[in-house]
Amino acid sequence: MTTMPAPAGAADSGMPGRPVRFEVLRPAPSDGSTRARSGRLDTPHGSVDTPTFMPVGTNATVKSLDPDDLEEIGARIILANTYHLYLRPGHERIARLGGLHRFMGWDRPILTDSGGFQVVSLGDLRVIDDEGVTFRSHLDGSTHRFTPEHSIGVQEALGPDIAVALDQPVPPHASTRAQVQEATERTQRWAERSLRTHTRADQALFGIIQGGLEADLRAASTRFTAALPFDGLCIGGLAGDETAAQRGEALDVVVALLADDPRPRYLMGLGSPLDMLDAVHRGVDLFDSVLPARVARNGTLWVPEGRLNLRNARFLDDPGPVQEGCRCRLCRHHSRAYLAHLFRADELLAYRLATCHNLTYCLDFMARVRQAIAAGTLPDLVSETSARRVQKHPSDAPSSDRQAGAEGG
RNA sequence: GGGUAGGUUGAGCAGGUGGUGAGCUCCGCUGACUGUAGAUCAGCCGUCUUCGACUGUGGGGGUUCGAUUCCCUCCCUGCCCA
Repeated sequence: MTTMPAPAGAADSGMPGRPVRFEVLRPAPSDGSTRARSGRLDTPHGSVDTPTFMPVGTNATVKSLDPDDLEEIGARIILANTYHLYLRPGHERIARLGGLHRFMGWDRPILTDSGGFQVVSLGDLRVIDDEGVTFRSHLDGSTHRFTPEHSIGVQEALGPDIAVALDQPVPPHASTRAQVQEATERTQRWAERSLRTHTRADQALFGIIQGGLEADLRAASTRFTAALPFDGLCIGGLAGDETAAQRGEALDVVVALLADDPRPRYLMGLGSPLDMLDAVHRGVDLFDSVLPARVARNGTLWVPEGRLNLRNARFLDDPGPVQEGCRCRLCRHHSRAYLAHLFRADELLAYRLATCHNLTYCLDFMARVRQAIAAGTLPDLVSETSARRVQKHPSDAPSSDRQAGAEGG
């Protein structure tokens, strides 16, 4: 809450001269009822209230939306991808064209992912060693080399407010402990190299904590990364195929060690509202995910009661809005029947309207989370929504920690 | 009226010139998706008692051990001629 006076004990990342400052406006309460906190991230392109969610615009666009749409849904910071923009249109071209903000027409904060996630997502198209990663381009098969230094160089050319050090994520259930350890330690060495390389004064640099689901490796990675002069700390390697319980344990290991650390904590890749609520409760400040936008394009709309698949026949005659009372342009102007028609007709407007709705849902949900933190009622919100989830999906209870759903907004 | 090409599961097709037609693409139905190789992908899509079985190649009849195929007849559609 930007209008709130900072209570006693408010912390500031406080590194003078740093381009991005994070101020904790409402620290986690000392009674231990929650580790949730709220704050404000100040960047060269404006400030962001936290906790918040960053829509993902991999190719310098949040798919199907333009900057006016983003402004309308309430996005305050978005994510773009170093690897994709390096391949196309090229970071040097973007630099010549005035940098990423001007290039895409977005004046607010931008964070770029380092390309580390592509180490995982591009699977068999890559070879990794201590020096860096060799990728085969998913566009034309050409070979490219990404080192920590190169990733920093590309991000300095792109010019986001926040750059991220190259890392090696590990998918927990596809990796042995030895593989997790190797990737985690490599990520740590790369973190140091990234910091040594980074020079751009108007750009922050975040480092990434790995460690998979191994508590000791997670802890070691947290200690190591937190000891480095990063402007913020990312928590990587989660939001994958782990259960909510496993993710919660890993988060608790990390946040316990960061309890007195004034820097923002960013859980990479998480985007389901209930997942985010749980993570906020455990002390996370920032999130990003393709999930709300992707599922929207595929016909799934999030509403407080759960999720609606607008491709289902039952919506063809439904004159009501997707969500009663929702402020998004879809719900203000159009019926479920209309959106169902647009999806069936493969009309482009379907993707835009559905994406507007799900991102509005996410961002409004996070605004509500911030209000609950300010009011000291976040633990109530957590128990209320988790109770409702179990009640609504009794048969799913054993696996409900995997089924994120969208209830609770 | 004559000629000709056809009639295959909602649509469009493939195949099949005497030896077990449920194969494809749409459409349709359902599900999945978490630092975007994703406006994508997966399953289903004749009936039933669904790990199997049955029915089904315009209708009827004939020949045959056996017919989608050969014969007769009727119906329907496109095109050409009158």
